[in-house]
Amino acid sequence: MQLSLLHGFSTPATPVGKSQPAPELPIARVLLDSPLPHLDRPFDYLVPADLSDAAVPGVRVKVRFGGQELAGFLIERLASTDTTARLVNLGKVVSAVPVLSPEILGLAQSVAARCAGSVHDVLRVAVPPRVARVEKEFADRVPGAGTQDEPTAGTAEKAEEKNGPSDAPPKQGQPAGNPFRRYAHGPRFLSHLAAGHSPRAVLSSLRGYGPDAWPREIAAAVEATVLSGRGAVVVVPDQKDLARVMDALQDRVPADTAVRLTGEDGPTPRYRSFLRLLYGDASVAVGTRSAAYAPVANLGLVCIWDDADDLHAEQRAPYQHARDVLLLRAEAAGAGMLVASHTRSTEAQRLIESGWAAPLDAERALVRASTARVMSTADTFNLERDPLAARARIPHAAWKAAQDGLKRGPVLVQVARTGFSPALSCQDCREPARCRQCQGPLAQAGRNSPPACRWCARPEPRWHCPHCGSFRLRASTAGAGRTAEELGRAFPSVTVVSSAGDHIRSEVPDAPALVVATPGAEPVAPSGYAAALLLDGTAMLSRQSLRAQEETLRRWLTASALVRPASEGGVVVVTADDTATVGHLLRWDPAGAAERELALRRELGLPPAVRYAELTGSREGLEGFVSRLGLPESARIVGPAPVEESTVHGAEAAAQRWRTLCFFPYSEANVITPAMRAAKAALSARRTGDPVYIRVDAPDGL
DNA sequence: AGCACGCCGACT
DNA sequence: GTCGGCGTGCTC
Repeated sequence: MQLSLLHGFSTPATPVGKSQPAPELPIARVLLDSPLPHLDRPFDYLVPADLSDAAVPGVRVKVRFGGQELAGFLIERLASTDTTARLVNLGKVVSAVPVLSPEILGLAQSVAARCAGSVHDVLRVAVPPRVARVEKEFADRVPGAGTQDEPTAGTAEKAEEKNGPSDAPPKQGQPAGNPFRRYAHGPRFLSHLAAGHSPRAVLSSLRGYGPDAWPREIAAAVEATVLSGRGAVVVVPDQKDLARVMDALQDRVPADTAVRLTGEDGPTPRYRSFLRLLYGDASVAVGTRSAAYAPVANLGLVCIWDDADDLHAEQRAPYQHARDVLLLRAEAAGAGMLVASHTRSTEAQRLIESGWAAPLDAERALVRASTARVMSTADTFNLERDPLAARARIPHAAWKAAQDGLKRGPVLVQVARTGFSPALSCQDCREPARCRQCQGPLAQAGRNSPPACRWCARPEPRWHCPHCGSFRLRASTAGAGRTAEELGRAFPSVTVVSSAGDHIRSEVPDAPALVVATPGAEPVAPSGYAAALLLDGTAMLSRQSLRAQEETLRRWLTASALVRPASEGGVVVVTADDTATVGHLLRWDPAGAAERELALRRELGLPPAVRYAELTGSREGLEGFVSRLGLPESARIVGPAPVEESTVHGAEAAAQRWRTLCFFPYSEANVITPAMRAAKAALSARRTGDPVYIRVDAPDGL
């Protein structure tokens, strides 16, 4: 009650009725900061004369809407409005900084349309929260007036002073020449960029460590772009990769040209980097997925590292993928694009086959010379002949490779991610639960799936403990940890390093050590690993996912790229039974794997040969929703089918959720996804409960 | 989330 | 005949 009283007094009788509208362009078009889908469109307001100068497109504003004061972005000034509604005055301009450029607004709108989501949800990711103190550092500056066009040495110096001295360490080591020389058409890609053109390419990177590592390749492409007087955006999956790219850029572009842009740095540094780009003090943005929207003017190149990494997909609606955001941005801005990875995603393969991007691949001979020797071994082994191997619970060939490798340097052991398939042990005596057939560790793929062997995949539904006779299993948290422990026992005098989950190591010394890591958490050894053991292949391959093979090959190639080439004794041992995927690793053939995979998807009418949307909600809700869409003949509806409650959206887990899949050709997408968006807005306006959640092109949905 | 407008029941 | 219940729908 007191609150409402206070509120009543704090908003004095508005003098707006009396104030004159601005003489020029008196209408302001505003995007509201509201999560409601049916409000996700511009609303017009009257600009009072005293706000006219500050009310420029892109600024944050406050407006009265319905009952309350809402934040929003002013996106346009207009001479007249086409609404019949009685216009209300713009409340206030929150900050003079035009944080939402027309380019990024357009991008957010395209992304929202593509994902059948709201512009608001995209903008929440694209424009970082305001930090007023940081804005003061840029007082009296004009956006975009930074370095290139005008001689603004004075202001630049001032900014330098305020930001403190550059903490860039002096250049060390020598830039490794042109890292693109190893790829057919690679040098031409760089020279086109440097000449101000906008080539598009998919690069199959060969090396993950040392002077020829992929961060140097990305840095070279950025350098070429900067030489042409243009800016660049680089998106990487995580902090570890971000640090590596920033490091590689130090040798390639002038100090302070590039900024880190990631939410994990916290609001203040993030907003400062954002403003440095906006004001033109920096022209290269490197960051995690939200950096795809970085306000880099005069964009020459967008670049994504390892686009198949699931970290590139936004976790919240509309679940947009950094690769797709960058594709839309490159198209709209006329920028070049570089999709680089040790593997090749089926999406990247599609870009190549459609002629949109060119492949940059090394010649076979060079591939063989640059990569490790890969051996495969069946996922089972003979316990009796192999007591030591049994103790480490790894096949003999792998054990042997580790033993040899440890004489020459660190040895990487890749194990399945914890939680992805948690190992099981006896609830009562805590002994690890083992397969009766091969003694492999038992694991559960999901909460309700029966235990199965992680090596031979044999299900063990009626397990009982051979030690104490108990029938009760417990999920143990130790994936990498346990393996590290076991390996430590098998190699008693060797240092064991573990890198997974919350204790990720980015680097290990060149000294002999066993480095146990989960996929994506592999530390880099400066001179490469002497050997790598890729365990748990069968578990990864038997995952219930359309992408199991693609994803497994990606993890294998990424780990193998950290191993020295065969000529320097580098060895990779993979334990799995799948012949096709193992074959692509043995031949180091990501292109062939992607070709094969995309051909298969095309045959089956599955993504990414087609696009698709995943609709979840109540059964009735879905039926009504789909019937309202007016789908063309070419769209294929599958379901609805009940879904497991593994990913609960709301608190009420009681209601059974259903899922409908809708597959449609690329050519119809620009009709179908906006229709879905409109249907969701209509549904939300009527407030009939029963929401339908839309997820377009989810990488892990099938 | 609030506020208007709208169509039914109780009261002046 | 008018005041007011709160039940749908819109909010520049």
